[in-house]
Amino acid sequence: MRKVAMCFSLFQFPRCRIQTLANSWQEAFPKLRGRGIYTSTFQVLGSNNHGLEGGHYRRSCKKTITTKTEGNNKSSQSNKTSIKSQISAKSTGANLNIYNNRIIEAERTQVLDLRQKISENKELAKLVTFIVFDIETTGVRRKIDRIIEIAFQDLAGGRNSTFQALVNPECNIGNSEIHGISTAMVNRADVPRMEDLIPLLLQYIKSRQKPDGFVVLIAHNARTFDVPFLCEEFSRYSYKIPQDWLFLDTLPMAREMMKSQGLKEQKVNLQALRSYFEIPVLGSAHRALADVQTLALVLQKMTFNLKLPLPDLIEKYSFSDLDLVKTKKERNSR
DNA sequence: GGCCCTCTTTAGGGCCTT
Repeated sequence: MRKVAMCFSLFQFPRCRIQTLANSWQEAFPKLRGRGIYTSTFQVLGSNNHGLEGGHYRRSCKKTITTKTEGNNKSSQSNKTSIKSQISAKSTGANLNIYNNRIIEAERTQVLDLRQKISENKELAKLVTFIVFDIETTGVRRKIDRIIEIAFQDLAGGRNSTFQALVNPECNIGNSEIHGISTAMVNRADVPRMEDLIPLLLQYIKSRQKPDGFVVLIAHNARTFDVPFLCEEFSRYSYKIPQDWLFLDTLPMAREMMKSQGLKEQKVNLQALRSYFEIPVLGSAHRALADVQTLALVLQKMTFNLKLPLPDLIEKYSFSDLDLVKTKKERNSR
């Protein structure tokens, strides 16, 4: 019997739903079932009310130039409907671009509104789920290289607050010396591919989310590495980053903290920060879950040093995937 | 690749992620 090289766990759900989710997972991934991947140590401790809905997030822009609104934001939906009505059915390539740009702008405005609302109403920060994450990859070129390991940790803690999985990149790994993950470890039928994993990842994050709340995903160098990599993988398999996700980069936080303490020359990579805060080594460096656990502790120290309450943290350092798109466009137009 | 800093902005080097 093959074992899935993945640990996926959810919590806070009645045991009666356990079997339901396990069954749904098997139904959702017939390819995996055919390859014997769903069996054995795959650990599902519960479910929630959302079910396995990876397909719910699939973006169909390529075929229908429409996007799906997440949650119950009626204003965003009406914005898009309004925009849609302005576009002729005889759309040319040019106005298709205009349409897509307007969709992106409408979604981006919604994200800005979200951050502004939190800034104005500090109580909304209570609805945030903070999740630290990290990826290991076959290299640093997001268009070419692939994710081979991913880990998440909900900072609220509690039972089963982590998600960790190896990913089958379906290619050879040339940088095993960095993270210790070899081709033989992941390039095998019983390790899920990113395409298989995204629905589980979405389900895990949804399970940690508060009702009507949103998520802030935190990583070190998130803006230029982890988030673009994640977005690239989502896009590769026609998935959309949910609109109730924000991202937070701890790298500029670390630079600002060091600067404020007169240590401008101090290195701010994760291992240097671990040493600076005298955090003990947690597992193997450059393995996703170990780095996540380290960053969680570093973040705690940094927010204390910077005297940053959560709403200010979000307002100052968070961004959305759409911000990255706009930044790139602005840069290209210069 | 993007951000930050400086010997700067008409640029270049170093850092950060794997």
